[in-house]
Amino acid sequence: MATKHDRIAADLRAQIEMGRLMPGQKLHAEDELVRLYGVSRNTLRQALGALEREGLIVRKHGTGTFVREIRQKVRRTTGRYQWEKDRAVQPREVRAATGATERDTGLVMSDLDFTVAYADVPAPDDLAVLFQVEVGAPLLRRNYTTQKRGEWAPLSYVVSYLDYAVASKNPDLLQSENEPWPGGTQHQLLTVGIELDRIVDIISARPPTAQEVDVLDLPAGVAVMNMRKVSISTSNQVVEVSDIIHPGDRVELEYTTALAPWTEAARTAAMKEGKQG
Amino acid sequence: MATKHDRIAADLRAQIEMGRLMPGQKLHAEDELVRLYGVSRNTLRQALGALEREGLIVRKHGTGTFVREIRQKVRRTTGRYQWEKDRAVQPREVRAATGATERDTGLVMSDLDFTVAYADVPAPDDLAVLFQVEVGAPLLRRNYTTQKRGEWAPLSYVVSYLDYAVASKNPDLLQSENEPWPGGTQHQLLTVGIELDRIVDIISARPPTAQEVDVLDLPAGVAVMNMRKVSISTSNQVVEVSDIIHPGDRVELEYTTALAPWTEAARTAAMKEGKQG
DNA sequence: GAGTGGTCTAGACCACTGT
DNA sequence: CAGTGGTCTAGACCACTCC
Repeated sequence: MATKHDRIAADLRAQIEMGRLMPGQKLHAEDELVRLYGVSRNTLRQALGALEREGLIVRKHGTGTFVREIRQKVRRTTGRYQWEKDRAVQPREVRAATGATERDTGLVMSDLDFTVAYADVPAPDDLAVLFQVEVGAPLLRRNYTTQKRGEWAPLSYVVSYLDYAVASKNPDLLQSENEPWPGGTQHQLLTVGIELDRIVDIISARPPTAQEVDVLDLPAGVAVMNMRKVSISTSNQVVEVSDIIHPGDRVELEYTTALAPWTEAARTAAMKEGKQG
Repeated sequence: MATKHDRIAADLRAQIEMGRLMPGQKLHAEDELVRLYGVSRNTLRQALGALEREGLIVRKHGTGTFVREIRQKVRRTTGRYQWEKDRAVQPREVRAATGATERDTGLVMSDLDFTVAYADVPAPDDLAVLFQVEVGAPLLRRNYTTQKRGEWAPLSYVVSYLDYAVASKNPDLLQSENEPWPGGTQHQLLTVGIELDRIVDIISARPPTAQEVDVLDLPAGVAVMNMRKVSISTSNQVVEVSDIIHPGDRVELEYTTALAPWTEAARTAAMKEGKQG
């Protein structure tokens, strides 16, 4: 713990946390820091690497090293899904007015850039099981990114899958030109007669892949939350699966679990048992 | 992308993924790999560092470098909270039979080691707001770790806070010797007349702090999920706040959101609008 | 072209682990 | 003690950005 690179990292970390180095501010060049700390370049770079993985600094090749700026934060709440379902049966002008990302971020639509790409892909094992189709059966894959205008990094990266056989009942759903679709996926599903009963989110965290670092412009070593969202229809069929990558440092997920009340009888019986565990 | 360390990392990564190198197996010593790949030690170590941060290998000082073994996986589901609430009003022998961790992992109690530490702490700003007490008012802080017997690393690290004024209504709640308490926190709250109405989880991901790396024995660069769990009583008071650290690579969180049905009127009106977005 | 971070070398010594 | 990974040096050249 008393290695040179640890002490250099601790020194710079302290300067950032105490506001001596402000967000966006450029650090001295590496050669200069080498001179200031009296260490070799490798040792200095070991310290900077640690700070970069902690998300405190950003290094830009050919430009310099900067204290990292806080980016747009997003809170994604449970209520989002019911809100989307309610919106799907609203008149077109209401649906067109605002999307779910705006709801989460508080930004308006003109602040947001939206990109989409559609493709037909054969179902891999895990998705074939969920959709109850054969492995290799066609799925409609849709890649989405949403980002704040002027910010380089998307707020999230989404890959959504629909059963091609289901989606093709409405040919409009096969055309990426129709995006962003007013009312979103739940309205798209409504046009082929599907209503959602529930949505299951499965979440884990991991270091990003090289591709995700690229697309989401993640500082090296920052974590991502990996969400698989499975939408299930009122006839108990999986109708959409989305894999969503959230940058871990700028997204918070909020889930509220309502609990059924105790019966009065159970409660009083339990209380009578006494105060000890 | 065609740097030497990238190619070395890609080569070793492929060997691990193809099973040519098995979990637990020792890699060649660094000096040997330096000879095999014909690069300098720094370059080789840059490649190994990348693999370590991806969670593929573990390096042990003085011993060697090993392909990482898969550890016990945990899935924590929404149903857990209702299950805990139901269990809290069961007779003592039922409550004592099994804990929530066993439910998540499928392990039995004798497989698990449990440690706990209690302390009185003054409320910091954020907790004072939640509990609606003054900053500095006493809280009962409880630190928990649960780990699989024989495994070094805990499955999770939990810090739970109760309002001291509330908890002290039952002096048994102030003694860590009474842990593990049959029926858990929800039964503890029942003994002071509190029933939970709902639980709110807020989740984000980040690189672990140095302390968390130590306590959870995290491989370098693996992410943690940071969960703040807020329990709210039927009288709409925050009665418990827990900060839970989950190793991102071995824990999955599952949340199911049930959606209210559309009214038949809303549904048919929306369908009439046509198939276009 | 000047300035910056990214890669790489060839060597040295230290700290930890197990026999 | 031998074998291993951790730290560190002094220097070189390359790749990218911006003026």
